[in-house]
Amino acid sequence: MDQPHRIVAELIKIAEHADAFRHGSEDFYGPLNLTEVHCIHWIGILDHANVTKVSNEMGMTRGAISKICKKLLQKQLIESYQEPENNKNIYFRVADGGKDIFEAHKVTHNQKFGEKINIVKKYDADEQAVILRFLMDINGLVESSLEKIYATPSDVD
Amino acid sequence: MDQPHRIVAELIKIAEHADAFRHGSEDFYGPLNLTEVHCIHWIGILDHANVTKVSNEMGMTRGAISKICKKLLQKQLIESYQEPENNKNIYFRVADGGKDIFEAHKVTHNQKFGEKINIVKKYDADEQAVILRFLMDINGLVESSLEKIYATPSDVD
DNA sequence: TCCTTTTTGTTGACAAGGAAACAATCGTGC
DNA sequence: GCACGATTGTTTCCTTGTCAACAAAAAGGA
Repeated sequence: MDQPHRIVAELIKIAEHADAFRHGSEDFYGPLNLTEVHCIHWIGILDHANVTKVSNEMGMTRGAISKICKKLLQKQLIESYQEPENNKNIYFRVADGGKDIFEAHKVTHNQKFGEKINIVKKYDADEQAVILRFLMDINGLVESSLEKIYATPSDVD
Repeated sequence: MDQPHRIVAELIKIAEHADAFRHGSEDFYGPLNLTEVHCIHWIGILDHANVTKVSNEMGMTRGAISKICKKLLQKQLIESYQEPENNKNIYFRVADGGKDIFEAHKVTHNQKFGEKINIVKKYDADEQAVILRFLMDINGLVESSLEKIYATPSDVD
């Protein structure tokens, strides 16, 4: 296998293990799964987090997030509140019972992020420039694929 | 955002769109979804394909593949056969009704693969070497995460 | 041979998440 | 003010896939 093929093979390998790459072995919080932990994460990060905002951040439907938040509310890991000027929107914040999870997740998340940064820093500036250019090229390809998926039939030739 | 952070951001972006990266906008075969098409793919590729082999290739459980093959059999896109010396194992091959799908998928798959190779070939040998080394570093990190996941006792309740 | 362990494929119960329909509320235009 | 489209959150139905239990056959081992 020549170098270009090996590179593509490595890329495919990363994509195959995308979940592991994004989240590593982070997160074993007893009965909570990864999605629920990330939901807590975004509720803790966002100002005035609501179902719609969290669903956008997590790339999931409002229906899915609504169900998850319902569970987290029942477990008292988050709590909801409203503002007097708006009687429709429902906001969430991390409740006392969920603070430990939020903090623990933040620690492991930052640690995982640091590991990735450390790998990158082993390369000098010129090498990093090559890597960055390459990754942007690859993402360009991915984005053009996404456009095709979301394009209306009339746009496709 | 400095260069290392931009690189990690691009990597995360690839991981977020891992499905699009792996399969692009390939595959709109009417009532068949991507998984079913890939199942046909592997049944066509593998010699004496059976539920176990296909499940290994696709990283899914035997139960899932068994159900998919059941559907594909009903639609007469694949057909099953056995060998006289073994009365337990059930093998599959692509049936006439599935040959078009298999071939069409092969074409788009090869095209997608070619696009990736072409991106890589825009870089000279030295640059490719840097890229390959970097990707292998990243995959090393991913693999160590996987080991941790599978080494963790899941006796949490 | 006979008995045990492994492998293979199937099934049912279950959970996660999407799609779409829905009600309630908001906000803008008039 | 009022009407109407847009947003928001929820729920129901459906699909997908995992897990665990299972039966049948195979593969070894004494």
